[in-house]
Amino acid sequence: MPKNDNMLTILWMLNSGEKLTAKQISEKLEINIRTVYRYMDALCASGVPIISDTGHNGGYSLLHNFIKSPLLFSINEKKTLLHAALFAKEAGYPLSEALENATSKLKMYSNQEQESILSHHLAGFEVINRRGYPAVQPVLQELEHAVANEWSVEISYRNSHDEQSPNRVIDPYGMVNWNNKWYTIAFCHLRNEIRSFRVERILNITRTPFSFRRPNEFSARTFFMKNLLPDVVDKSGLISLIIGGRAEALDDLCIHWFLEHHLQERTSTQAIFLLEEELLYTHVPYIILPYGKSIQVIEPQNLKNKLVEVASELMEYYQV
Amino acid sequence: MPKNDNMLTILWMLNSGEKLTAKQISEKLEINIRTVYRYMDALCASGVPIISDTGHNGGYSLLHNFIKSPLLFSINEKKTLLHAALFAKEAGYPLSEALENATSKLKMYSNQEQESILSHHLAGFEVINRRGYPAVQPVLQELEHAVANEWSVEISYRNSHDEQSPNRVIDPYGMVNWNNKWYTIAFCHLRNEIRSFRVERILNITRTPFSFRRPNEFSARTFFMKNLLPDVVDKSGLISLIIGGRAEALDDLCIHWFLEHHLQERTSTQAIFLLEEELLYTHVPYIILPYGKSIQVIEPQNLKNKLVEVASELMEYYQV
DNA sequence: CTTTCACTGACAACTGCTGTCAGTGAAGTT
DNA sequence: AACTTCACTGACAGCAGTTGTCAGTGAAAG
Repeated sequence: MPKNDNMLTILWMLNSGEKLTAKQISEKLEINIRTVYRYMDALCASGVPIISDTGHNGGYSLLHNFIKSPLLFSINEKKTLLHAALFAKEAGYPLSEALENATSKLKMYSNQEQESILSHHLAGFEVINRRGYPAVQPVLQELEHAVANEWSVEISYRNSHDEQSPNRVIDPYGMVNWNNKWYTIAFCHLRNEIRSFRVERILNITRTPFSFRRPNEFSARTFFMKNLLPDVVDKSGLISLIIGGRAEALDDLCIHWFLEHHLQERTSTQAIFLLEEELLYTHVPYIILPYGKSIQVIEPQNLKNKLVEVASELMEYYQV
Repeated sequence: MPKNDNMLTILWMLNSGEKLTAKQISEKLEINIRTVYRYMDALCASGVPIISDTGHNGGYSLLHNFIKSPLLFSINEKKTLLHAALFAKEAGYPLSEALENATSKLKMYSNQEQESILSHHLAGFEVINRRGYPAVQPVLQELEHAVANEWSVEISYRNSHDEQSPNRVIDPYGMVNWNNKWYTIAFCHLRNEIRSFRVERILNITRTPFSFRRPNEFSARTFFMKNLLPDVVDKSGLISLIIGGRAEALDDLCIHWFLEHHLQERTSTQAIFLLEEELLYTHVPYIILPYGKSIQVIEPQNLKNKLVEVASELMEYYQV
């Protein structure tokens, strides 16, 4: 295999610390200069940190650190990386194959003693989560590609009212895993604005030949959180919501995805939230209902009235 | 280059010290056995000390294992590891410091181009989760240590009824992150059985000088899931629960942590679950209530009656 | 503005890899 | 002694991946 031999030779040549031009390498190995470029590409792709400089006195060299000391992880660092991989896997991370490769390399790269310690440490650590429907995996993969390479894609999307709107072209600026659900934040060419899309509702996704530029300052996280919890302009209109009840139920309430962001104070017997009036009377009743009698609303009275109203409506609804 | 990859894989497989026959290798790598022989030839030719034994119990093995070669990750593998780290971080992973070290090393060993590609790819990827109270971090860290090194610990635990039971010594067999909440599965010396403990309720944890041996066959995952969803012995007593309504609401229902495990069938307009009678009338009403009128119970009638009952109770509860 | 260098894409020629088949020999088992 | 298991070899057709060639872009330095 002349190819592998030559690539190794190049590595050794560079490892001496010398700076070499492609032409020099091609002459030394008696191969075409084009082939040198190809080898360099291949080496970079497998993770060798090769530095290339153009122009006068240019050429190839190896990252200084790399020559001095190869990448070494302590057993603890390995463990954390492997633990982290478990989280990703359980969240339905789409690039599971590459991740699998990486983790198996990590596991291999230890002697037997370390290996047994590692596997022992890993045995006691579990992440359990809904992995998501396997059906979304291909969509997620395609999306990840599109986000990473800034390709526009065409999707057909089922919106929240079950209507299947016409196909649209979107520029996926980012993908977000929130609360174990996948979203993409994208500029929608149909509506001409940035929107967030639930990946499970993307029925179809196809790459387009167009590409886009994500604005530099754009942050998917910020956009998503703004979208989820719009900025409150008028702070004076906020209403205190005071809940009492069993510590267990209160704890749970305080980590509710919506309420947690409005938590003001938590005492041993009460949880106090600060909310806008509208949200308080539309969303909150439905958050509180499932806790039944394990919690009580202490304030405001209006919410209690609303709860009575909601409960009686539901009673009627199911009485038919 | 599948060839190189496969040859490397063979090396790593043998490096573990195992003896493997050509057939086993060929099946694992999904290549022809002839090709395995060819690879072996090539490896021997490049100086790898491979021992081959013919006849019964024959196969290949390595003379002295532990092959040194620098750990190299392709840019994709790096990306997935860094993505995975985000998941762990957002889940409130306790060993965040070691993880941080590992990821910064990963980022370090790249040239500028790789680095910019990496950071660009990472910019579009976000995981957003409740990170958990910072207060549990020290407990989690201590627990992780104890699990990994098999140390018994003494904890004070607030159980679900707000009573603070006496301190107890537990042998933490494992830790589990389920639905973004941390648990430990441990042998409890107070109750003399394996139990699961919610980490947020551990008020105090101190190492003891005792150590334990985790049973080899123990799996925290299995125990936890059995605990969460006990085996149904009598399959005949199961009742069909049929829910109709908006696709959006149904989707959500089908990924509910409890109901998802009982999903039988999902059509475009209905979701059908199969449940034990007791659970159906105790838990399910509280799961269904918050969905309000976006879903309807189609079957069984008894559940509707129960819903009416629950709703009217709640109405009364809040009327005072 | 020129030189030097890295880098890309397309394409035809070609090299070397793969699977298949058929067969040999050594080590152990029955 | 017959049989099984396993490593190993040679030949060959088909095919995948590699190479050299050519033509051209872009960045850095003098």
